Amino acid sequence: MTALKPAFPAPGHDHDRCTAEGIEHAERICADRSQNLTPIRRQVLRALLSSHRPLGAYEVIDELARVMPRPAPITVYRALDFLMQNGLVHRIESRNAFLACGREHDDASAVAFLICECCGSVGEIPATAVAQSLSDAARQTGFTPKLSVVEITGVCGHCQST
Amino acid sequence: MTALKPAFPAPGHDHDRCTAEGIEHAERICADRSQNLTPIRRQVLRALLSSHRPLGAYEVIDELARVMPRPAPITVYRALDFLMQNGLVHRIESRNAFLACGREHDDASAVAFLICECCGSVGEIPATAVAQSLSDAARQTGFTPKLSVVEITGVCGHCQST
DNA sequence: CGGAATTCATAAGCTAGCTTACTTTATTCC
DNA sequence: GGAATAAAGTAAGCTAGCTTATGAATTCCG
Repeated sequence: MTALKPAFPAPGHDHDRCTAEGIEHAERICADRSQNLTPIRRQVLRALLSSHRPLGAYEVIDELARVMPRPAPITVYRALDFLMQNGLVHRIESRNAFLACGREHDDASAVAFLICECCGSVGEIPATAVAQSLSDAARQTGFTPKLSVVEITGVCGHCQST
Repeated sequence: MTALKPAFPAPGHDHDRCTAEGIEHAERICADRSQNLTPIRRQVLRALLSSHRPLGAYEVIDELARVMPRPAPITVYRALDFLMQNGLVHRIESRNAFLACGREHDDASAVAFLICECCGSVGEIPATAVAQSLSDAARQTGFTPKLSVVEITGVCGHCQST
């Protein structure tokens, strides 16, 4: 097996640890921006982090329901909005779902999502160059790009070797 | 104004004509494949062609309702499936909507969609090179890509000059 | 203290995307 | 003619994504 770039979480990795790190990271970001990472927002983020795959809003609700009184949809949507605004969560358009953001890339850089149709997990790869060339091509048609959605479905390395 | 690549339909173009061409094209494709372009399928395609923007399934139903007894959802979903299978219609994932396929590109080539958030129209640009480089990057992580979704929202040339 | 802003709870509802299940109607082809 | 296939009609329903509206709790801050 060749060395793989670590876009995907290894199957046996320490889940709790990386969840905890995600939360810590969020704390820092919010502190920096003097934003309020409230318990609910933290719970929603935790649910996304510990699943390591995109969750629909109702899946998030189901997760939260396991550790607290079942929240109303509006509650998690508000939390998700907050998390997205602060770059802690991505929306996966092709799934109407939400994914805790990998922390390897900085805010501005474009990302492409690799969605494994086998295990459902999602990797992120930097797509800055690609986004640039797409953006250039788009501009040549007179189009001014704002938001790019680059989502690739396929089969991840872990599932292939199984 | 600089010359623009014709990714978007010009605002004042002959709508009926390009719709008719789209239908003709579909007839040919279906004939070649000995597929059956039935009246309903044709109507659905016509609705998409003449709107020049992605329509949700229910919008298609509304369109059809203007020229025939209102079809049930299942009816248009069946027609849409057929049209997609024959490469006549794209699905815009980020919108849960459907778009009559531009006929400039061949089947295999990848396409990026430019979605104007102002007028709602959609342009297509070839994204073969981009898709290739994305695909390569993905493979380096051990991921085997199958289907790429590249959808860019922004503002089209026509809306900008207004 | 008192007003403003933030955050969340509660309740209710809408819509649209999509499906299941079953029947009816051509059409084809032997 | 009669079986087999393809296409469409009919009916019903589910779910999940997302919103509107309103009021309570908390905190901030002057």
